[in-house]
Amino acid sequence: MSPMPPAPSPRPARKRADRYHHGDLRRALLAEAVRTIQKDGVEGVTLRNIGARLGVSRAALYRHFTDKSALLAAVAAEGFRMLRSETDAAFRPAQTPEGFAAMAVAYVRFATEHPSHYRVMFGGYLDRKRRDPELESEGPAAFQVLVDAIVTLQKRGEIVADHPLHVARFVWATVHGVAMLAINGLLMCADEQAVIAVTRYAALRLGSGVGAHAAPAPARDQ
Amino acid sequence: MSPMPPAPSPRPARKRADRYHHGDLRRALLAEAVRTIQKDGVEGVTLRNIGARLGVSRAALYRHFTDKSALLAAVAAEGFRMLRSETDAAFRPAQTPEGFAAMAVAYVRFATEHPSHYRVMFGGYLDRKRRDPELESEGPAAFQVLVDAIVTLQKRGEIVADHPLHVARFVWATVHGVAMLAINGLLMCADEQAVIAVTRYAALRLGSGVGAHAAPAPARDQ
DNA sequence: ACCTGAACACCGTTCAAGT
DNA sequence: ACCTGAACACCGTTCAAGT
Repeated sequence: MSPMPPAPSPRPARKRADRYHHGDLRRALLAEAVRTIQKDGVEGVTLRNIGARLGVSRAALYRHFTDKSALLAAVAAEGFRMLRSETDAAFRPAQTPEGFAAMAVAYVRFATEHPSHYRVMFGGYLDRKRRDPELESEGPAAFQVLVDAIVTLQKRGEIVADHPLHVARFVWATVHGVAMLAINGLLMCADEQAVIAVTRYAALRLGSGVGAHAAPAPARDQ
Repeated sequence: MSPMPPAPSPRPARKRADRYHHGDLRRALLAEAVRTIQKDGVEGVTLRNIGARLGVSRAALYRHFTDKSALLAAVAAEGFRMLRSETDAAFRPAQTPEGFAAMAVAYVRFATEHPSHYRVMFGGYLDRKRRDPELESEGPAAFQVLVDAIVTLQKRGEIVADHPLHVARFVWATVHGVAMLAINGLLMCADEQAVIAVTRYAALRLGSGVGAHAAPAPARDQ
């Protein structure tokens, strides 16, 4: 039930106190990467830095990840799992327009509470050509939560009957825009509470934009 | 009238064929930086790369910019001037809700046609602490075009009477979200024409979201 | 099976020196 | 006034070698 599945190969914890530094260096590298981004930004993540902080050499990472960008991809994949879990938890109980607004708030809240993850997920640090399989399934899965919510509300006649994918892209763009501007400090908001206020206003206007009373899009805009 | 003001110190072109490589190395560095981002991304911009392409040493930049990030800040400032010019040109003629939609399309079109500039402007490459004066005036100036358009439409009763700054942040977040997702290839759009279609749908839904018929926000969401 | 240490080809920045 | 060349402290990655 936890959004974080166990490590792919759950080696048993090391049985005797050998000289190797970690029982699960892979997990430690991942956690240290997130910590470092929080402190120094993504550019602060260097193999030397995180290696030193964990007491291993700068080359130790290559036993657990193919390279540095695979480490970042793992951070992003973890982020997509968390994001999916939190947006789903916000909408699932009520499955109403109010739940939809709650999902929007949950989305932005995830970004502001986990800016390190969000920046790696959407900051352009990932090679889209790399085709990391974990990332290619987790990203669309997170988006699917939004599409599903829209389809559910459409069935109940509580949202405009445009193509669900179009509605989803529009709503996603808005919450993504608020999230990105917020964590880059461009929203001129004093604190996270102010960001939530902006998000709730955005959710309100999304509601009047895609609510059931809105006129369906003409064919050319479908 | 051009969005690009002349170089700060318009030295006359070099009079005799001396051994120094450029009459206006500053401008050449800026143009080469943009070209390089287009080809290899921001991480492809290295002083060695662009120096070599211009036939100067890697340290030559320091005669014209305080450091590398000042070069990127200049790219961003140029981008904000172009963005302001193009969004203003889209709204100013009609000053109607249709003109507002045209401004949204112009915004996204700028991002997709100048992804190098847009990425530097909003990709998190700029030190916000650096307080580049050119950037600190050009950025807000571009945002002001949006606020002004909203105030104009509110005066004519063609847009909801919420606080203009709140409406502006909401609209900005949406077009910024579309722009960012588009240039990062996350919108699953085949070509730029498809991106424009997504943008026109978003503009339509922004219209039904903030149109004059929309109920004003309750006080707590102001 | 997991990690190290040295080597390699990069990077931004500084600075004395050149013209 | 403008630029170079060498030096410095970094960076990711590879690979033979260690245990």
